[in-house]
Amino acid sequence: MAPLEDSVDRHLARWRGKAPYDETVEAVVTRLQMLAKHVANSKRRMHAEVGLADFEFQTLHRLAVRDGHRATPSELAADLLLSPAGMTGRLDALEQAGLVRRIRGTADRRRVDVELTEHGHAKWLAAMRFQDVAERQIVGALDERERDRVNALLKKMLLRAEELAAADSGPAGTARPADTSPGSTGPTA
Amino acid sequence: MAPLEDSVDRHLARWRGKAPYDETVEAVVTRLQMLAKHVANSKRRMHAEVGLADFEFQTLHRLAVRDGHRATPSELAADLLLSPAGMTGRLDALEQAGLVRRIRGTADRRRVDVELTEHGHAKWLAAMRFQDVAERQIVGALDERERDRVNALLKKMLLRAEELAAADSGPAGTARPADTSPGSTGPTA
DNA sequence: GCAGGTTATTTCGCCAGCGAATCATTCGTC
DNA sequence: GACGAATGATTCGCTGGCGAAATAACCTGC
Repeated sequence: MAPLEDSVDRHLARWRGKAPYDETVEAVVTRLQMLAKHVANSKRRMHAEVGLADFEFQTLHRLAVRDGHRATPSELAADLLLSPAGMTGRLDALEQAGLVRRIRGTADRRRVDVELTEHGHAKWLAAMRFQDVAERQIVGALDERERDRVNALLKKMLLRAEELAAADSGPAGTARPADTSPGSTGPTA
Repeated sequence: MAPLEDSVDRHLARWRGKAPYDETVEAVVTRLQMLAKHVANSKRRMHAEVGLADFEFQTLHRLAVRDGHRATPSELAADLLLSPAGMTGRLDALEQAGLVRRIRGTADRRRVDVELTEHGHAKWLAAMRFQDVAERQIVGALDERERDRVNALLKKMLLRAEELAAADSGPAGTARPADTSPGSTGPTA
């Protein structure tokens, strides 16, 4: 049977021998990134069908899932791995579109609660059906068993990643390449 | 067993029951996206150590791997899942920084060959060591066996995704949400 | 040898997101 | 009860990337 190469196989074939690094690791990471991009593109097209930008849907989704359909900007930003500034931007857009409502906190007036509007919830539901299609198209390449396996493996990595992310908010740089001076040949400009 | 939940577990726990869609599929996709983001962040910090933006490194990387360290913008754009416009932008930046050189094709003068400069190649090599660290940090959560397994599974999905991407350049929309009933939880294959 | 279509790259206008600084409010401590 | 540090959100300037249109060169067929 034909080898059935994906673009990463081709990439690695070219790469082989040109630099002394672990091919398998590169393969995992590259596939991760490519897949994420494909998924994003796929979803984008689907969400467009109900007139939602990708970032809008994502935000609605995280909101819809929470009790009372509300959360604070910080919580959402954390969920979505987004900067505070980015979050404000998204909320501005969503509020403008009437999909979301901002409610200044009463007890602590620094806080803001973001709440899904009826319209927002409806749009989210509508978009869900399309999102489902997009996701199934790609994940559909795996059977139930394989999905479970890939989930377990991805989770393992994600746990590590989240651990690292949490840690690096603390102490300063721990990880550096082994050694050898990378030719700090100064400003090579 | 030990809970050891990642953020996606928590997300799904909230989600459960709020909408009638396949949890496993959502899990796979969400983890993919989160991981990709973590990886990107991680790499960004590493590449910054040698003064490269993420997009610069990626481009150099794809170039360095090719014979003669050259390729056309279109090829690179395809490799990187980038729009033509985006590619031009990247190349402008890289050329300006002296990491890359544009060479107008002689036979076909529409074409442009992009070539790594010495400086570009050096920077790439330097950055590789850091990239390696970033990748290992996360993929390091898996042992050799698991890496192979995850690679195989990701490849399966990526093949599907690339197939779909190639297809959709052709005929107009084929995929739409089946109906209002998303319940086909049966074995798909 | 030129009209019309195709292919490769670039230009243009736009926008989501980031980092850093800012504003508003609360908390801690004396 | 007032001062400074901490916290949550927002504003500001900038930039990478996209989509669509423009540009430039090639390739027919006649």
